[in-house]
Parts: sequence; structure tokens; C-alpha cells
Amino acid sequence: MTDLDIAEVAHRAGVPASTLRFYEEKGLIASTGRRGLRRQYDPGVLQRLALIALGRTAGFSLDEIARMFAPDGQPQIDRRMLSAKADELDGRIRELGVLRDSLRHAAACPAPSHMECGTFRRLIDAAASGGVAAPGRRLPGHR
Amino acid sequence: MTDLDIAEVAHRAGVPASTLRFYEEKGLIASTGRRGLRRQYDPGVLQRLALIALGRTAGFSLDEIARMFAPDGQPQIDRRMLSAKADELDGRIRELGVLRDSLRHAAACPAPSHMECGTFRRLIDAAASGGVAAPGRRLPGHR
DNA sequence: TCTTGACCTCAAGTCGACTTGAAGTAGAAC
DNA sequence: GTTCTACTTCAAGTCGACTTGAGGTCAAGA
Repeated sequence: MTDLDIAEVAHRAGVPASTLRFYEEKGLIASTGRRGLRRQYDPGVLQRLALIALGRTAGFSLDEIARMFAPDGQPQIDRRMLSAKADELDGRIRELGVLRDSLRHAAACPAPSHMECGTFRRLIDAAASGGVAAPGRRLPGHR
Repeated sequence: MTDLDIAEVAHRAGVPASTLRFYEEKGLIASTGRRGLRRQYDPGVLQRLALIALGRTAGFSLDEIARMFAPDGQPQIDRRMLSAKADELDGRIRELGVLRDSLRHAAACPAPSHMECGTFRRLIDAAASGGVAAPGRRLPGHR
């Protein structure tokens, strides 16, 4: 009875209804039933959507996230997987920190062109020699 | 004379030749000529590729990066753009830090299921209320 | 001279996460 | 009872950054 309409869920979770349908199709969420055609959801779906969003920002794919939910719907997350992700994040945070500092330097650098700035060149050289991760898999960011 | 063959560049830069062709098509790099069919490159292309990789890990798109190169090939990077990216990175680093700590906690948490752990639930609630960025644009990560 | 193999071009395919469009339906307001 | 509107399904499209495949070419080694 306290079930939420898809529009309500979409609004509260801040995602379009199409995303909810898509997630349902992928088995990430489930609707409790229909009122007419319309999907109804248990309010708990909001927590679940938050968990999904969280997983996404941690760099998990939707498929990985789906695998984290046990058949009963309770999250059943492999602790080693979490540790591994935490370590990954650590490395990534360090990289981004270096990069941020370099960008700030380059932005403030008095050299007429960036290539004339030693710091900038050193950064590039470090990047060239693998000091900064080469682009590959993506992690979610901001809108 | 000291020009590099595409295979050499690919090997040294750690990217497949197809990527070099793709970048050339996009105007990100240029070959100095051909030996037979094969593209030859000035060794400076390696620095440029490093710069491209760097930009990618900072979250710039290839199109944005292309716009950073002046017609003469010298990088001409808008300092305000760099500052803005640095700020963006800052926020992102903070988010990832929170996330990492939460993951570590969840991994070590003695609660039988993650949903029974207060810290985990608080994290999810924070995520649900916008405390953690919703997935959107992606940033490069690791292979 | 012939073969080999790495390069070439161009078009099309891939991947993940959604979004969009067309055509249909049901509950609610008038 | 009719209309309105927000939902429904299903297929197809989008986006970015490449990769892959088919069919072709050319320099170098045997």
C-alpha cells in the first residue's frame, strides 16, 4: 500500500524512469507489481538504487553490481572484492592528486608556453614513462 | 632521418598502431611522411602522445585535447581550463576518498550482512541524498 | 624473382549504460 | 463517455574511443 509509483521513485532517486526500467530488465531492481500498467516499487528500492549508484561511483559495472545481490535481494558483497576496490581507489586517488597538482602548477606557471615550463615537461615525461596511468577502463565522474 | 616508424612509436608509446592512425585522423598527431606506405613520425610525437594520455587521465575528451594544440602544434592550453579541471579533480578525489574509506570499513565490518552495518547504511543514505556523486561522465582509469 | 609480413584504407563493429521513438493502453479528470 | 497524459513495450539509436575485418600494397629477405 505504501508502494511508490515509478514516477515517484524516479523523482526521489533522481534518475529517469527509463533508467528504472532498464535496471529492472537487467535484474538490478524489481517492481512489486503494477497499478494498471504502471510499475509500483517498495520504498526499499531507493536504498537499493543508492547502493547501485554507490557501486557505480566505486567503478563497478552494472553486471558486477548485479552479481553482488544474492537471490533473496539482500546485498551479499564479497569483502575481498571491496578491499581490492579500495586499493584500486587508493592508487587512483594518488594519481589524480599528482595530476591535480601538476595542472594547478601549469595553470599558475609564468612560462609563456607550457612546453617551456620544466615542471610541465617533467610531468609529461613522467606520464610518457608510465608514471601516470594510461587511459583504459573508465570510472564514473560528475555530470 | 631520425624519424620513427609507426611500429616503433606504437611500441614506445604503448599504444596500438590503430590508435595512432585514429589519432592522426582526429588531428591529434601528424606523421612526417611515409616510407613506402608506412607512416613515419618525428620523435616529438612521443611527447605529444604523453600529453594526450595525460589529458585523458585528467578527464579531457579527445576533442578537448585537440583544441589545446595551436595550429603550429605547440600546446596552447587555457590556464583557466586547467584550474577548472584541477578543481574538478579535487572534488573527485574527495569523493573517492570517502568511498574508499567506506569500502574498507565494509570489508572489515563484522556485521553478518552489510545492510546490518550502521556505517554502511549511513554511507548508502549519504549516497542516496547526494553525498556521493551520481554516475555520469567517466574518467579514465587503469587497464 | 618471389614470398612474406607488416603496413595501408575504409567501412563497420564493439562496449557500457542508457536514451529515444513509435505505437499502444489504462486510470483519472472533465 | 471521451479525452488527456503518463505510463507501457520493443527495437533501435547514441556517445566516445577505439578495434576489427576485408582486401590491397610494398620493402626486404631468401
